[in-house]
Amino acid sequence: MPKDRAPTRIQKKNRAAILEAALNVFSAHGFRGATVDQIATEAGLSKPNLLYYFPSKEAIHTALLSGLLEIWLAPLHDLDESGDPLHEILSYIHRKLQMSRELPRESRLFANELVQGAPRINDALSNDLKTLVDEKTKILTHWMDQGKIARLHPYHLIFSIWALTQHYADFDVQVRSILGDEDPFEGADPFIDTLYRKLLTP
Amino acid sequence: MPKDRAPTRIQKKNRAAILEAALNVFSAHGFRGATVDQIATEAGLSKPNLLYYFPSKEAIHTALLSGLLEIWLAPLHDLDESGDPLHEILSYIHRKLQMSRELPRESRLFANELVQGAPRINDALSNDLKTLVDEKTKILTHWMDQGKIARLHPYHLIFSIWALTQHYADFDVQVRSILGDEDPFEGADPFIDTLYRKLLTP
DNA sequence: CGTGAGTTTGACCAGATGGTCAAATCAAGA
DNA sequence: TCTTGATTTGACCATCTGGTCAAACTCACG
Repeated sequence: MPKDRAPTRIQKKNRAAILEAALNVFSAHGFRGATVDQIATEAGLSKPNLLYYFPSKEAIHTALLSGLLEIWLAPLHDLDESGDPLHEILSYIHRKLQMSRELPRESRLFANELVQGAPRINDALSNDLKTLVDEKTKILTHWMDQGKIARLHPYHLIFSIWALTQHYADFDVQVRSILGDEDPFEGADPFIDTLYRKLLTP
Repeated sequence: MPKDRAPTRIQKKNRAAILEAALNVFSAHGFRGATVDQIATEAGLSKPNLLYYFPSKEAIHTALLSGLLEIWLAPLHDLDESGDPLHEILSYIHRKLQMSRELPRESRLFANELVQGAPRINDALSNDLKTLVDEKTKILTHWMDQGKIARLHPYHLIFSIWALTQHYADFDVQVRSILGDEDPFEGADPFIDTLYRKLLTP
């Protein structure tokens, strides 16, 4: 394992390569389905060399998840109480859908974890995520109280946004096997936009 | 492997026990994460004994999936052109949500497959599923043409139903870590009902 | 009963996999 | 250039895992 000093040029490069490769492999095969050898090969390293940078398979996975959780939650973080309610929510939805389009591996990485009961990120869910969601549902409820948007169960409103947007990344195979050549997001964007405009109009 | 005659009492019992155990294990850990030993133990059999009934791990998985696909698609199958459009669609949605509640393992079994690119059921997707969906979207489009329901992209309408209902089974941990003690389906049912009533009203 | 088919299992195997280690190689500053 | 720490690797290990097999056991039926 590299010493605890400032990372060298080589360390930076290799750590980044490992995390990039790990994202590919973990998102495609899940934790158990991924092999250290596969990650090492994809990162252009030998297995022992990879294990020189991370002490274990688990450590790579943890580093990857915790590094990405922030990115993943950023759009919700940005939901602004002082903005226009409908615009704020639609912006959030739009960003989430864009993330499904541009970061499908990240979406599937989390999906893999969650479907299997999130054995390695339960803490983050119950703490960071719950706190953030509680904070933002308060804003939503406030908007509903003011009659700015339709009254709905705020938690389920958020779940619906997650479900509808991430579906296109997580179940990409299914979506594409039905749509054929049509770009899923071409139709998804206006559909979801219409849906939430109708739903949120008081 | 048992002979090709009519199954004995013991064969029936053990085959059923194996499939039940396999559903538990595969849905919780994915194909790669499941072990034959674990399935055997959960079914109350030794590993060689299990492999006396199914020739391989893969065979168990295949048997399970193909057996459940029919059940899984039944609600969509029942969508009836001659019924009242809004009622037919809402019934479908309600049944799907109920399946998430009562058959979460089945939902996660498919979710695990799909998230990882459906390496073992790609055929079924491109054939059976696509055919069924094409058939039913035709009905939806017809209803839209008649002005009975709002005009929407029919494929994305179906995707949205899948996403919203299966979310509660597939990402159960996440939903519960946010809702706490509250029963997810208690709030989900009216929320989704409201959503589609608003969305589908022309 | 007795017998043959159906069922079960302990012992075993080969390959995969996560991880270790000492030795070899490389890179950068004195 | 030389030295020292950083980096890389081949060889190796223990464990897990899917699967096999021959022998033992059980059951249903004549």
